[in-house]
Amino acid sequence: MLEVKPQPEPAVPPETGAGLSIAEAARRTGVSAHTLRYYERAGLVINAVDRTSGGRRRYRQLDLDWIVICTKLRGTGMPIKVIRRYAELVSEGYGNEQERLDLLEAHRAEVTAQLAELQQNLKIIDHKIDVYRGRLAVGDADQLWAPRRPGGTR
Amino acid sequence: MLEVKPQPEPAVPPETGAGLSIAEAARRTGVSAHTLRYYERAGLVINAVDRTSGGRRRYRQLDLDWIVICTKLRGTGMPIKVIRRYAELVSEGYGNEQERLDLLEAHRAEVTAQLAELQQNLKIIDHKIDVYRGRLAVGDADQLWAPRRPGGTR
DNA sequence: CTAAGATTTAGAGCGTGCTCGAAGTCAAGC
DNA sequence: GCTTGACTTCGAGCACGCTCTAAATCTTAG
Repeated sequence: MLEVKPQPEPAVPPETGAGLSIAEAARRTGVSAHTLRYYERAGLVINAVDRTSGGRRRYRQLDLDWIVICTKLRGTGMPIKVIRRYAELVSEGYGNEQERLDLLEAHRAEVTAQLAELQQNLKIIDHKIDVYRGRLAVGDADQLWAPRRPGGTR
Repeated sequence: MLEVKPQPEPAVPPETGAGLSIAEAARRTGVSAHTLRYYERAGLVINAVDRTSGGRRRYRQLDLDWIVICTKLRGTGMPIKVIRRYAELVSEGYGNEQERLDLLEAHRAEVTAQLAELQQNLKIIDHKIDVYRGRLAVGDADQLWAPRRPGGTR
């Protein structure tokens, strides 16, 4: 992920002006204009963004909010297809709340698993870092216990 | 990640037998045989795995250990290329500990950032889950505050 | 010795998620 | 009206990390 920070701005007043250009929406959501269009094509954006008479997109605050939600889901590893499914559920309206909840809870479980794994792996990396720090501090006195091939601690 | 759990087994005694077949190594590391070969080709495995006279790979415990380290690095998002760089440093032997440490610390920073982001996004997901739970419990009384288009809470 | 199954190589193929490009359209300032 | 630059569509291209294939070779059980 390229981590372009969304630029916080005063919220777009509902029904004021005609909404934001795609460039502005990109700036505010941290998602490139290319990707905004891609998300739309991919079916992540259910409630069609308004258009000017000439066909240019005009984003409202609700559109931005939804896109930001999508980035959070993506940022936790939810695949595009699943986000699309969620978007479909949302756009279908009332009556499928249970299914939306199931979807989110399933995802939540994956995220917590991901977190746990990440934390565990981090521990191992930290341990390796400690080893290198110690070795550098001590001046390389502990190379002996990896006798097989050159290289020392792996 | 397909999360195939590595199968813990008594460590391969050093220099006993001739080492493990690739299938067995795959089972123990949780990495497919295909991927084990790919990792080798990609330069992640520096100390060449032993071969039988006929050319089959024979894995020793140290080989397995290294591969498992690679999976931990992968599991925290380190790209193949960076792991290869690390592997090169390790195989070069003594004298570049500082560089190895730098590499690991840079990665550590990325992992902690990743963790923080993941935790924050998880909070948002949890909040959404709470909303749906509440709504389901209450029987959909709170649809009103999303007046724009059908769909209610997004 | 033979048959069956595991392993080898190098290269091709694939799924995902963007990212870019081309050719045309629109909008705003002058 | 003209120019400039942002925006449009939609298909192609790309980076990554596997994953699979084919044809040959090795190993092992019987």
